Amino acid sequence: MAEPALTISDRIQQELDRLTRAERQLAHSILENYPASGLGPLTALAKDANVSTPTVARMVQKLGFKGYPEFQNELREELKAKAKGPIAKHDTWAEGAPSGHVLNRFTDAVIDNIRHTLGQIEPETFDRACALIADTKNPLYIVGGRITHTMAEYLFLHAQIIRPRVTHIQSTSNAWPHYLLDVGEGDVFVIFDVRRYENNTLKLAEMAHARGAKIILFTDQWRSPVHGLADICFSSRIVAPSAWDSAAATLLLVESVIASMQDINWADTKERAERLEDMFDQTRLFRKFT
Amino acid sequence: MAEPALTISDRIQQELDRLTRAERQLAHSILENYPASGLGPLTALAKDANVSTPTVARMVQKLGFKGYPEFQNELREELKAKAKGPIAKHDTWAEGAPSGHVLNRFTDAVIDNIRHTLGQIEPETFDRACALIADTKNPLYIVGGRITHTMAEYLFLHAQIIRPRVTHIQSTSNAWPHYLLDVGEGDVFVIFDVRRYENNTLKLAEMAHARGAKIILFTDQWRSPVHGLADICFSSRIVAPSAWDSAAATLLLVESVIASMQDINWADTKERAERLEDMFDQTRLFRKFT
DNA sequence: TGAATTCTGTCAAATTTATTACAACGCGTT
DNA sequence: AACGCGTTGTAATAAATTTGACAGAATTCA
Repeated sequence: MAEPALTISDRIQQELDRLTRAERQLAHSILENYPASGLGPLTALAKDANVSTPTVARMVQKLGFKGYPEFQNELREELKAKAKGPIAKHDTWAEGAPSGHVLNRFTDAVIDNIRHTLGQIEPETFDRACALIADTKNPLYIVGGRITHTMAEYLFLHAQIIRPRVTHIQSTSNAWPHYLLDVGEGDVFVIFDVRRYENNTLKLAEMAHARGAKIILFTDQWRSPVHGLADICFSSRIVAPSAWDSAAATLLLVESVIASMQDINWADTKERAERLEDMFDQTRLFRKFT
Repeated sequence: MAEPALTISDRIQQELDRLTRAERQLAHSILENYPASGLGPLTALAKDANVSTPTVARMVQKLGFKGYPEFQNELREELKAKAKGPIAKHDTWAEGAPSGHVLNRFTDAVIDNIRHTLGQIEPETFDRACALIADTKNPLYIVGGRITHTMAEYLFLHAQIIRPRVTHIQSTSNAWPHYLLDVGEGDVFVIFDVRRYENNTLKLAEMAHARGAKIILFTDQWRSPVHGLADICFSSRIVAPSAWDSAAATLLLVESVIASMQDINWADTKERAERLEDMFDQTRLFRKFT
């Protein structure tokens, strides 16, 4: 199918002169709130424009569609494309690679995941989560599973610099019950659990919940069973053109949380980070600048 | 008419827990291209989501609408309202958050990083790297530093499923010299080293290089000193509105590499993944399918 | 394991929606 | 003023969509 570069709106405006009185009346009504009105039933559109139903049918045929349903179909396609946003436009990301190349396909998917993920997050919820995580009054536990362990650790490594009293628990280890000994009312758990939800993680969450801990969950669009116990739940899209899932959107969230934590605790963070630098200097772990 | 402050999208997400399997499947399909898919005929929507038409009818009633047409009506109203509002630009990612919100600022930065990173990659180089990494003739070593250790592990966890003879080395551990004992001509090293380049990592790279190993380096835009020894070097942009860097673009590359490896070794991978599944089943580590 | 409950799909009826046929109307021309 | 042409609306028909009833499947709980 040869996709016309012109939107329906364009086409209507182009034809405007060739249209008859009633049709023009209708055309203006369609453009009035485009594309919403065109997506309703033909009958409603006709009434809105004060023309008869056959007028509508005739006009869409004049515009080159087989019938009203086909017209609507194209409107919906247009809407779908628009929703993808200017970013996801058939841009090829890695220049010089065919658009079917893994890199381009994967990047498309990731951008799409990010868009969906962010679209579903309420900023207030996000801020609330960050405040909880940043609050040094409560001990913070970070929990990851087999794969998500990496995300958990990423968060842990940074959280550790920003605030004291952070613990990283790997739910696949069988040592985790020990960590729960000291957990009490008001402790905060950040739990990662995505597809192939892990029984261990669920059990851990249940116990933490039972002890009165607050749970912040990072999961996927299908939601880990832990979400029933969670106070706050973030679900990222993870679909990818691969046998495995993509953690990119989750990572983006985690990094945003880190940035936000740092803002909240800036005074502390700065001082802690400097102390850390000093210690690194003493261990000669890193290269001197440049 | 009492306009509900909640969009249908919100409502669906809110109800998500109370919905049944088929309904959730449907809900996700609606959210997938929202609102376009919800504006088509019920029949098409059902087919898209792989559920029966009555399931659709039932769900919209569960959401509080008298019937599908009423549901569509509200979707159109929503669309109309949105079109009226300040130009429907996609410059805010988390809708409802001011564009200065961390989430939006961070996401902007990450998308930008991705674009820059991908723009600098030559597909041939990428393919060559994947071929090397996927080639089971050579042992594969994956090396990460203090923070990048997480990226390394992410790659390792997947590579381990796709092919045999993969080793994960943490350069910050002092046990790494042991791993180098068996390294010889043709072995492949994937090394992660980003800002605050680590001396250990450089030393490790030097030794591996001296023994004739091939080095594939993932670094940042300023390039780790290891790049002088590397056969292939990928540099990701890592700037973020935060005191720390963003690993998102790097993760994207890593995931693309995984996807590509999997394509190259598909026959093997499939069989290995199945064996892994079996073992998981036996350990009852994961929940049975939803 | 088996019974009860809930969920889900097939099918058919009912309703709505789109299309066609045709008659009436307006408008310009002779 | 009357004819002819193109336009428009009414009404009937045809097609599709939506909804409801029922039975089979899946799940839960004892």
